[in-house]
Amino acid sequence: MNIGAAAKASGVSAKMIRYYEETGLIPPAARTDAGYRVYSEQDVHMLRFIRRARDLGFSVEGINELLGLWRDRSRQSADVKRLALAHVADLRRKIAELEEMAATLETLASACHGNARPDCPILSELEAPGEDAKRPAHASSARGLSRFGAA
Amino acid sequence: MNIGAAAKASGVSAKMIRYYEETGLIPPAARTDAGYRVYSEQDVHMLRFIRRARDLGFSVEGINELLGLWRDRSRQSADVKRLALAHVADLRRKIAELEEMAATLETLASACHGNARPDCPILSELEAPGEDAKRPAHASSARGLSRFGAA
DNA sequence: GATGGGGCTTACAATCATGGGAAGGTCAAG
DNA sequence: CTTGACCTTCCCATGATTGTAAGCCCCATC
Repeated sequence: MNIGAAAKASGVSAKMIRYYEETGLIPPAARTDAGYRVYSEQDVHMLRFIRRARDLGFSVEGINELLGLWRDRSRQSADVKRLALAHVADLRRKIAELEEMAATLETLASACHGNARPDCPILSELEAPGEDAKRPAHASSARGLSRFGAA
Repeated sequence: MNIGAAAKASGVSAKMIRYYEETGLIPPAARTDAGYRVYSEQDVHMLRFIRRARDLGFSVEGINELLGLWRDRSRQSADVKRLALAHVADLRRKIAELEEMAATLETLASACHGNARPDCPILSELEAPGEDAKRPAHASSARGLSRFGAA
């Protein structure tokens, strides 16, 4: 099977299959005399595994660990579970951050008239966090907000 | 005020301030004879605005729109509100995707014994989605999963 | 006035996962 | 043998951010 067929069968793009090979996530594929990569059903199986893990939000690094356990016949299910639950915790942390953003914005938006006039508590809050929109506002204290890569 | 001081005062790194300038998010700063960028309190104000919007998860593109409205004295609060709520919708969509991942993984993990034996429904599911862990499993039908950049 | 340390400048690379495209070789059908 | 679909490698771009490196500037201290 060529890379295109493997891609279609696994749901992983040919581009990404080459990338995974290059970065060592998967072993180098066998080649034809012409240099074409050749994939077996087993390989497609592995690619589907990867695809599914990606769908569950695992990073390539995390998938690497999962693949290691997958291939390890003497693995302990406790290790798999630990990996999975650590990822769940990551997801929940990210969710909480996004949720906090959404809630903050929603609160601000609900206080915004949303009409033709320019005054808007959303902009006021962005200007001077925590201050009341009514007062002039000339904040300056240094803050230390959480920060995170904006998902 | 030099870029370092502006960075400290606004919470935006000097690196990012230059980047924002380069990409046109903020206008080019004034310069000293030696070429040092100079910032006013007004500039710091704007940088803080940007920082705060980033904290709320707005992309640079979204911040650009917010800044436009912020500077526009004749803006309509309805436009600001629309922008904010659209972003909230984005956040909620992302949250729902992450939540689904977390829930799926949690369900799988709860079915995993987490002991010293190798059998684990998490790996089974990654191998052959939807199939029961007990049966051999030799899936092959092409599926069309949702896919998204893994947040 | 020289020197040193810290801040500033630009430019370039790396990150992470992915897509896009060019230039060129290969394969199978007609 | 030609055509078109496929494959190869290599490079570029994304988005936001950080890191590094070479070189200049400013100020304080000796």
